[in-house]
Amino acid sequence: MRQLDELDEKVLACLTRDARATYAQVGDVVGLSAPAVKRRVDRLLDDGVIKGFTAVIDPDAMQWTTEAYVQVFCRGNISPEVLKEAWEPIPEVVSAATITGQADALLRVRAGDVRHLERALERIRSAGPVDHSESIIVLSQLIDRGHP
Amino acid sequence: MRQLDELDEKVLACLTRDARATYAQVGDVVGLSAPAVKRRVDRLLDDGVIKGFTAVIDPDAMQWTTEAYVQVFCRGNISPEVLKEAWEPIPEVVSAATITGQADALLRVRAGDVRHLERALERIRSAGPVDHSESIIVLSQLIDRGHP
DNA sequence: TGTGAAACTGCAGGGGG
DNA sequence: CCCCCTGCAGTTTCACA
Repeated sequence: MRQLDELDEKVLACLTRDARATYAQVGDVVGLSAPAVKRRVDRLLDDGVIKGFTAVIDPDAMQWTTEAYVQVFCRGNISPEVLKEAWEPIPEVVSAATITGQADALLRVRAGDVRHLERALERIRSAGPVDHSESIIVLSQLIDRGHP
Repeated sequence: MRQLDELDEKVLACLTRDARATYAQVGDVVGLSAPAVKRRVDRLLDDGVIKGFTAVIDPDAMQWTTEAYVQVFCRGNISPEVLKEAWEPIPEVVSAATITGQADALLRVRAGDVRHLERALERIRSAGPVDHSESIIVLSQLIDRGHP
């Protein structure tokens, strides 16, 4: 993987702050011309440094107000790839990671209500070799940054 | 807060998938003209449904490869606002939420290495009325969506 | 729908390996 | 000596009233 220079960092900072900024605006900040910025962005995209651009949605507006962290305990030794394949198609799964400790994985799940959450949990359990799971309901979301 | 119709949902889905899509591209998918899409996006922006647009960066490229979930146990009864104020200034804190269960809050922390993580944990503990904390290290990040 | 501005491609110049 | 990166001008497309 290529190493990022200082200009790349600045470009990333600009696009993280506003992904819909024009190349000219970015170039104005970092001190480059618009085509030069586009070249770098394209290269960052090709190299996979930038995985994409997305809109930050207010969860309350989507009325996906019920959120939970789910500790998953699996049967046997499972590869991370299998779990990723199993849970990737489930839209309620916001994030998933294998972890240290007693549980095998920790999932963050967002749903419309408790009933919706229950159905999502059922899908999560049936999608992979899950033994059992423990859910922790989120009371209030304090901080939620994309990737600072 | 206004209720979103089906077209709004589609527009949000498009922009979530690619925040740099042109209005014409979005309109092509949802079956609207470009100006119509712009009007909806502007309204969604004004209503706070869309909080902004951001680039999704590969964490490995940023070399923030060490990640942990931290359960925080506090002294006494603490308001969510106090915790938010305490941890908001710490850049290593990606997300924070108050939760059900024995712990009071669950934080997601990203750092450059274990030493960096240790310093971040020290900041987290000293920033608020924290009794003690339990860290769960992430082995591999499987899924990480912004807000689907 | 029209005007202005933005994005995208080819070409020439310059600095570093 | 070669290659990569930058800046400039062409056309085409898009944004905004």
